[in-house]
Amino acid sequence: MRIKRDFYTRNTLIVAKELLGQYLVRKYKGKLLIGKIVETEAYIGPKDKASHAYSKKIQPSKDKLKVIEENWNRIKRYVEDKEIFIKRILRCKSCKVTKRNLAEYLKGGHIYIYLVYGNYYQLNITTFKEGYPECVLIRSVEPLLQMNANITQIEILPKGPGKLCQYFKLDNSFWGEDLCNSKRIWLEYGENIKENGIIKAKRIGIDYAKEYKNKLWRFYIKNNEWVSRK
DNA sequence: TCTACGATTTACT
DNA sequence: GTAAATCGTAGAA
Repeated sequence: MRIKRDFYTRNTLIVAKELLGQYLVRKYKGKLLIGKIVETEAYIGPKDKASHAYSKKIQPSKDKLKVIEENWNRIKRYVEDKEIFIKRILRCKSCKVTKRNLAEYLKGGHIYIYLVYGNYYQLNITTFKEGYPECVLIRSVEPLLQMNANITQIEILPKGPGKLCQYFKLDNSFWGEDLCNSKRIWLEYGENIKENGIIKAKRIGIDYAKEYKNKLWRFYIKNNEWVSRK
């Protein structure tokens, strides 16, 4: 059964933890690719110095409005209440809004995807309410065997956030996509992972994030071979 | 407009 | 352990 909106619109750390064990489903060329989520990271902007919504400088309200208006057509179908959306963003003085990170502000259950290092996309799922830039990075899934799956076609395995996007054929066209309504990607309720089967760890690749680099906001399933780094 | 760099991966010492 | 690949975006000029 497809995961519903209220799963995503909760506290980001809780969602990051409870995403473990859920099934990521991608419809591609008539076939279903399915993976069990085994590793996640929470990004809680703007206080989080690792978040794309964090900025040392305070962005003027008129600059924020400009970014929102310039990109409104890309997100309008996903925004419930434009007034509240804008009001919350403007109220948050330390939030940064850019063309890239605007999707982070969508309410829980949307995709925030972007390119890093010129090669690799990073799949994030937004969390909490509309107008708050919080999300969960999906770092690894355990591929589930499918009937009709052409094994020889599967060369790249979804271990690590960049390879995961290659495995599921994800790119910028998924930016903003609603997991609660999409016909080509969604999540289904999978396995319930017990608290003592979850490892909390430091996030990967964010050494620039000062004191936030030490937050234990990475979660993974204990003893799972698909986790990217132990 | 121009420059620097990154929520990674891979190859190599 | 270190370094290179690679390019769209953010921030500076």
